Amino acid sequence: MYLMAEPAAQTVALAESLKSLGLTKYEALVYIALLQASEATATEIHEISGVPRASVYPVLERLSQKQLVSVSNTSPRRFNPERPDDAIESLLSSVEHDAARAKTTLNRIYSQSVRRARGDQELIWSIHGGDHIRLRLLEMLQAADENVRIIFYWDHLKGELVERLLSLKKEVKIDIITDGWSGPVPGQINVLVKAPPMEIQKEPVTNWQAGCVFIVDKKKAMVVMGSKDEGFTALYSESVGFVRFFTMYWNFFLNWG
Amino acid sequence: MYLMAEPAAQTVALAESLKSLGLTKYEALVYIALLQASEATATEIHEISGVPRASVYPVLERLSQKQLVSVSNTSPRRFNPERPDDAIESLLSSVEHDAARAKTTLNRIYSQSVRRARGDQELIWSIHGGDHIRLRLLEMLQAADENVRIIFYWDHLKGELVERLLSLKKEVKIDIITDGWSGPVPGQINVLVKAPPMEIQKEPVTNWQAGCVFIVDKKKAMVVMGSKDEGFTALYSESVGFVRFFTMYWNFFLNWG
DNA sequence: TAAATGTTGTTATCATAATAACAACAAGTG
DNA sequence: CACTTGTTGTTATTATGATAACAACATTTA
Repeated sequence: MYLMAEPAAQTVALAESLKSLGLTKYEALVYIALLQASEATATEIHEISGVPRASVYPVLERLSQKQLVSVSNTSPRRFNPERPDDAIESLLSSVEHDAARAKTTLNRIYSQSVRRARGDQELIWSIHGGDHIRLRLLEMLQAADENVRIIFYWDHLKGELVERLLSLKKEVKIDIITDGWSGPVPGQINVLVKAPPMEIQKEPVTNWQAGCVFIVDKKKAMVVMGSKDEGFTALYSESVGFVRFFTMYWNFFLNWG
Repeated sequence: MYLMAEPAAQTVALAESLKSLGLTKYEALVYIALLQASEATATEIHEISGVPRASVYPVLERLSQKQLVSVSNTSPRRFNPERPDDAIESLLSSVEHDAARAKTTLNRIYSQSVRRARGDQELIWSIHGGDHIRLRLLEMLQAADENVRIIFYWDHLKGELVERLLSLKKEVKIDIITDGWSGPVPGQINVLVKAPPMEIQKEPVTNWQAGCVFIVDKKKAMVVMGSKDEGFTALYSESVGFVRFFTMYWNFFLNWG
């Protein structure tokens, strides 16, 4: 007749991590308990983990299937955990296996699908999340043929961006407007250091951390905005109007002050 | 007013794989549908995936959070999938991140726990699953100091086993009884080729694929049994009685016929 | 030894939360 | 207007979490 004893805060976070490896809350708690007391009986596990005694048995059975515990033949039965390194490795490799399978299948579906002809050209796409944006941005820059125009106010990502720019073909002309530049400027890149206009600077409410425009070959544009707190959002488009608008914006910046 | 159109068998299996990467069934189906028709509207996605139209919207919202799709600003909204490679990579790396965190925390718990003194010595442990067994077996052999005795009837695992045996210290004396040996016999290993006794051979019901005994330093023993159909089970113990029993068994095999 | 007590392992039952499925409706569009 | 889109709320359905009851057995105690 136990109530679920509240587990340590650390244990809760840990259980969350283990969930994404395919364990349930109970499976996580029982395994953790077993690490603290190897060769425990079901009752001992119940006392340590706070998992109801009756639930401990099926949970241990599942853990045994997943090869995270071994069982003694004694009575009462005792249980032993697989060592953490091996256990995690085993779970992870199972996920990785699934990931690999999924990847090939998805790629086949993707390549077989009829890619819409008009493509991205007329639409404006919203992209959420820093990583997602980073990926698409680098991808877009990679495809640059003639010139790249950048308004860059983003503390993060500077290094990686420059690296990518330097890897472009030599013909590509690069213009950057930004708030600061450390180190030498490569010949291929044209940097204009400029504080952002007051209108943007004195925005005290939202803690801006990014406000960027990228225009590639006068045909594609990507705009990044957002803060660390509220997350980043980007707009991407190949539409003529969109590109024209932000080219104007770029010119405005270029000639300002 | 659609009923859930039954998706292709392939799609179901795929959805299963994606589940272990943290997607729900609907998330998987919607993403798959989007790969087949990029830039689709919610309704198109609903028609392709079979997911109820009303459910499509929240699902797409979640996928957008997870950075698997981007959204157009048109009306009606259109959706675009992240490319499979990047999508899977993104999901997987999130799991791997959790795995790494869990591993360190679990290891700390494990190392802090009071390891029971009497250890494994008196108990007999059941170990389920081929991988689990493999791990523990190699581990046990690794620790060999003086001698190893093996009765080996297991098609699988032969290569890896021999490799491990060869990596042992030169003082360790190795005796193997098995049904066949290909290639030269290293000096340090003593191989006795022997067909298994009738009593075991003529077991027609259960399709035996493994029946092995491993005795290390006359102190630890592990017995592997089972078939591919029903899965493998191993017993491991350091108990005196257990080791004595299987040493007798080993001697019986050695002198038989 | 017989009765009382406690433990183990199993089963059945119930509760809760997440997901899936459906119906209805308001807003927008041509 | 007819139609589609996007939103909301409600109802299954499932997996998991949680509790209770019980038979089998071991241990204690009179």
